[in-house]
Amino acid sequence: MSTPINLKSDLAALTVPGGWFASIPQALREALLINAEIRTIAAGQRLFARGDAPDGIYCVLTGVVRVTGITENGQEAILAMLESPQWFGEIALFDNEPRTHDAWAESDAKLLRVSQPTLEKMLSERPDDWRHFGRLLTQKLRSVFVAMEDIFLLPPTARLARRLLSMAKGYGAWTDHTSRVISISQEQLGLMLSLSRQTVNQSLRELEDAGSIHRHRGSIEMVDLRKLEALGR
Amino acid sequence: MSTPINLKSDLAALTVPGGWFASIPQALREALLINAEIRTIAAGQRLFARGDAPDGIYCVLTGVVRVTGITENGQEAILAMLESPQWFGEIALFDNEPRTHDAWAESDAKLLRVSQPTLEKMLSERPDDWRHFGRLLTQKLRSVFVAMEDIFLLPPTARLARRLLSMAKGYGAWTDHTSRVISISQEQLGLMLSLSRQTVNQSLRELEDAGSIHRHRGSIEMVDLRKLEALGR
DNA sequence: CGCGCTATGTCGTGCACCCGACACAAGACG
DNA sequence: CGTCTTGTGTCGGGTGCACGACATAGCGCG
Repeated sequence: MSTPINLKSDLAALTVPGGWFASIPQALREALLINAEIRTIAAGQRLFARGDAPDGIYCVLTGVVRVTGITENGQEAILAMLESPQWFGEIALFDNEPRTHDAWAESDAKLLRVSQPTLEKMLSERPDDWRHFGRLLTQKLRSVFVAMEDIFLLPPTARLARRLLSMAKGYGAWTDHTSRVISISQEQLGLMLSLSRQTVNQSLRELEDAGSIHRHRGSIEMVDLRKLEALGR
Repeated sequence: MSTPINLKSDLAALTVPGGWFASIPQALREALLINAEIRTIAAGQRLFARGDAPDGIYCVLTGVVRVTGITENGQEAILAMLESPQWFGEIALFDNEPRTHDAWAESDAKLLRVSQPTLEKMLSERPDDWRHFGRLLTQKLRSVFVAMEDIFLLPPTARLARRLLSMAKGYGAWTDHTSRVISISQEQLGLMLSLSRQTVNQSLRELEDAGSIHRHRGSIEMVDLRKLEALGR
């Protein structure tokens, strides 16, 4: 594999309009980049595990990072699939408590990492920046609240539709073509939504029959976002 | 009605060991108290609604505040019942976005409130304090993660047991007697756990048969926390 | 004391979803 | 070109839980 390394374009892609990185002050952007180290990780490797001591924050440059919950009983729950300009791992920055989730490289991936001590130093010099990292937290909190309510009061098909939508929006990098493709298996979708693979299959069929998506092997193609949105209720 | 007002003891109760307020610097504690206004609210009144513009952060002094989600389809989901020294409403402090939930006075309640502009001013003078408010966020984020996983992979009875436990621990104010009472109806428990009232009823019976709780009209009495903990799996 | 409201107990019925099973298709790899 | 692996389609059985219905008990209030 070995994703071709093209640092300059990777970094440029960080500053997606509407993204967190684009929303922070220029000085903080520079400080983060200066103090970051590049970390590559092979598909299937674990970046960190639940219970690990904090080791800084990360940003996905290329590839996909899968964030998962309990495997205690053999169960697995996928919290999120992180891509391109997503920053994560900032909870521990604030409270120095152990990591809440496992993070795995779903594919070969290239990441930025800024270590905990470095961040502490940066923030002691410019403590106003705490607020911006706090805004990372509120983004996650808000999206988790939405996810919880979906689980509580939406049937499987609607949950699926909304999840696909939010994943499609997450790929904010390319807004040029309307028909986006999400690489994910039905099994994984099930783990994200707490549904069986079979139920996901049926629901996807419904969405396809309604003309909002196309199903492919290992991926979903978004065809009509508006229809999908309507099916999310 | 009309909770007797005894400000001195109310404020003293704020500094519960292990609580957030006890964990912040003395200076911040004082600043918050100096800048806070007392707000009383009658049972059944709404403090703020989803979508409202941010109006500062709150702390429950007496009474109970119920935080709820969607009522869109007539559905209601209870996110939390907040009591004694709980601070809330800090998400909007960071991002100035609309409130994510409704907040209702479950009983007559007395609250502290610190307005948004006041907080901004405090924080511009002592920006290091941002971190402490951020720790409020991480506490919530971590507990929401736990709640989500419970929903994903635990059967009703175990979910109920864990929820009762976490509510019991929340009442950290009184650690003197082992047998605590939680005032909540079975219907409300159902709304918190996304279970029907009937299922809650059955599960409570199981917990009682196991000797971990006693059921009363409108309240649950915790008898054996260890047993309850065991049933949470 | 009696009325009414609200919380609780309890029974069916029904169905949505889980789960096991198996067959098929698409790539990967030799 | 065959074999293996991984993802997908689909059926049928079992069941956990929602939901409606109704009975009963606690409690306020006139």
